[in-house]
Amino acid sequence: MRRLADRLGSGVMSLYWHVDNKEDVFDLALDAVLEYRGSPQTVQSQDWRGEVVHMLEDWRASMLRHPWSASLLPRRALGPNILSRLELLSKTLSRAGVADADLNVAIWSLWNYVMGATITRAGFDLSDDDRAAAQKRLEHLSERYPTIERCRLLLDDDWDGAFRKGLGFLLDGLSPK
Amino acid sequence: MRRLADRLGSGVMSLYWHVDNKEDVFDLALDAVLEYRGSPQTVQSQDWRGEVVHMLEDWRASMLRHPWSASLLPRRALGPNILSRLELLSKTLSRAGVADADLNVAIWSLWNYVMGATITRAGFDLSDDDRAAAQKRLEHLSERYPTIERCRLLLDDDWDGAFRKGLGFLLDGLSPK
DNA sequence: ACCTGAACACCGTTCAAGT
DNA sequence: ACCTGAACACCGTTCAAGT
Repeated sequence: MRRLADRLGSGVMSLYWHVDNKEDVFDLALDAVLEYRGSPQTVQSQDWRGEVVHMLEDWRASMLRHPWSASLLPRRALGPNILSRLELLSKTLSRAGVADADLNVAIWSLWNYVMGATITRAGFDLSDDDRAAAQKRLEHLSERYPTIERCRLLLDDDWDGAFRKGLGFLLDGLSPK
Repeated sequence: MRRLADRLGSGVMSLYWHVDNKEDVFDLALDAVLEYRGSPQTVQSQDWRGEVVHMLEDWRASMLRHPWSASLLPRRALGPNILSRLELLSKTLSRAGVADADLNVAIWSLWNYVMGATITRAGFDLSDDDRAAAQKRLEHLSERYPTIERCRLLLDDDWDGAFRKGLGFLLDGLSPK
């Protein structure tokens, strides 16, 4: 709060006229990051899968543009921008043929996937030093975690590719039969 | 730190002999929650899917037993217990026939799903008051978010069922063809 | 309607010192 | 090897007051 007031060139307590408390600021900041500037009323495309992938990649990218936003996720803030994104996602899936009975599960699954991926990616944005340290620690542990070591799980840094590929698998599972 | 020292009946600064700083305490606490007491060297079961589901449900349940632990997730802490769980998961998937080239993506996908679900579930542990407020706000917004409203996305509280069902879909997608 | 400074209760951590 | 209190720099927020 004090830092924020400084940045705005106002007194600290002036903030409290516009905002309830620190939590409130966080909620507003998180939702602000998630404003969606996608094609709003896109033509009735046949490619629902492509649309979903695009929406969710944008979701993740928006948050990674402000890595602090990932640390704000463990709160139940459902601002208007988050709700809009959920609504758009619901509508797309529904139009794609997902039954209403499966819709909630589908939405939450995709949400979980995106949130987990974003938090993980933001947390593992290692400096080179950290990376070197991780590498060393891993070598030392290769006999205890052989499978992880063999696949170089912790050294694989194609985050974007992994996100896209995993999302593809999830959509495979969710696709209406 | 001050609170923790009080609880332990020691001086505040005594903690700093055993621990570097507050972050260190958080890392240790998170990993402590994740100690795995599963069947360690289970018989070579044929049911790899059941094994994975069991492991991941236990992962989520362990964290939900201490809801504060979910808020510690946005950090890159890979303690020995987390690594053990990842190793066990890798081994199971590998034995199930997932190719090495797909293994990392599979692991991270499941990780993302579990982490997202846990954080979300912990954050939405609403009191009845909150729930009532959410309901009211939602009614008010039903014309702006019709699809969400229709499926009662925010009122559905079968979290455990949704977790299991969504995990099933993800595993469908990940299953080796 | 909007802003403010003083004050309060609370942090994590450094340091220099104890046993 | 292990513990300690005093002190520092920093928080978020209440309150009573200003314009």
